[in-house]
Amino acid sequence: MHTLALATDIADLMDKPKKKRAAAQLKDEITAYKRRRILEEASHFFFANGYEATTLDSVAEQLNVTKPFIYSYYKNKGELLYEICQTGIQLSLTALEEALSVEGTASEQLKIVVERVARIIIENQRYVTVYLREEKSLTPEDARRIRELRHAFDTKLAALLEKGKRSGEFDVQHPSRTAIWVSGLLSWIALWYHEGGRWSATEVVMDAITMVQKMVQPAGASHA
Amino acid sequence: MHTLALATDIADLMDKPKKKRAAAQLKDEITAYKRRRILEEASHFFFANGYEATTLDSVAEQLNVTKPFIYSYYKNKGELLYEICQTGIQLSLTALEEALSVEGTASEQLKIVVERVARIIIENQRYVTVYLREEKSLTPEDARRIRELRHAFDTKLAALLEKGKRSGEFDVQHPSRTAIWVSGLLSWIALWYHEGGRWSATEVVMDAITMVQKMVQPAGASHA
DNA sequence: CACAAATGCTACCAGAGAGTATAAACATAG
DNA sequence: CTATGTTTATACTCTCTGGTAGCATTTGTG
Repeated sequence: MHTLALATDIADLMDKPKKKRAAAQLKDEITAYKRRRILEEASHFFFANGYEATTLDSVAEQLNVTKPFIYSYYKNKGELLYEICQTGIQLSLTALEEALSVEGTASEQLKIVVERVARIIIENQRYVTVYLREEKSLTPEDARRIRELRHAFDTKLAALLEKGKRSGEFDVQHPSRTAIWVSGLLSWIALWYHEGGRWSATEVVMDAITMVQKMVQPAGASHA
Repeated sequence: MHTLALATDIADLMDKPKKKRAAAQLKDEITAYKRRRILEEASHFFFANGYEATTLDSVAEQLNVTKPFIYSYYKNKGELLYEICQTGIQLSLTALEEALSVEGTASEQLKIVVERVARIIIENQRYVTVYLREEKSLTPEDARRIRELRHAFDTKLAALLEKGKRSGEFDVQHPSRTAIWVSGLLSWIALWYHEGGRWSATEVVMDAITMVQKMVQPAGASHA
């Protein structure tokens, strides 16, 4: 299917001259770029009109190419959807993991987590929204893989809440359930935020931080 | 279009014998029932597979009727979607208004609001979820009407938060923005709750109450 | 029972869009 | 400049489904 990727493998196996391998690598990069561009435009349409209502002809037209062009980079429409959903949740998960790697108290970490994840969600709203809306259109296998990523997100968040609970910083009676409310609040941003709308991205991010802090705040505490 | 409804009007105008009017009324009720049943089954499919992916043939089959049967009660597929979305938001709005009519302090009212709306959302999950996911599939005119209902919901909720702010019960720096977070938290229930899942409806409702109370709680307060 | 009105179904159409076979255009190498 | 492989477009097919025209059936009425 992916002739270019195959060519690279063969070049590696045969230990061809460096020039050829370099050329193959460049081609791979170009292929990757084309795939990204297709995905980007597709995500615009999926976001605006929904997955089923979007035609690949319209995506192709937007890119000034034709439908068979898309089919030479993705095996079918469903693969496009999967990659978009995957991007949406993976970006959030990566942002969470990076934020968690910053040393600090549970409160400090939580603040960084919410700030970074909220920013990522706003910046990648199309991908996140499509993921939240179109899960039902994924194949069962794809849906399962996406759910695993989502579960990893909720689990890591729950661990942070658990940590804050043990240290006495947070008042949460059930960390894994609270984690779902927090991740829901973050997801909600994608469904509700509108660029150029009544409130700026920064206001929304700051609000999210405040809301989450209050949700886990022990009774009788004031927050910095 | 709606011959039965028309018949009623004519009967009224002509002041026909009571028997006839009663018969016409019964027919209207039957028509209304059929419409409800169609809507109910359609909402199952829209919820499970999405609006675009659902065929009216499959809805008809589920009801043991045929597609033209559906078309004699709804003028097209879009009207079905509109009624489902409308039901989803209208039920929530009505629940909110009824809860607000209960006398009490802002805190007491807010608790009742969250409890009742959360229950309604869980009970009518299909309608609410379809509304949240398929807004983009509505005609512009239908979408506008739905947005108005949503806006009414957020506005009334904001008014309650404003009241609690003035009385000193709530610590919210921007009531109308906070209202959106609260209504988002409630909406999230529809997208996330799963009947027979890990947590019961009652647990979810109680959690929602706790979360909202914390979100508006003044620093230094403990809740009953 | 006969007639009329309401109700539902059979059978169809037209359009759309996912996916593809095949050929043209282009680049690369010798 | 020719040969070879790669990339993209043209031009389809085939299925599916929203919507409808017209026929059949049931129901109520005198």
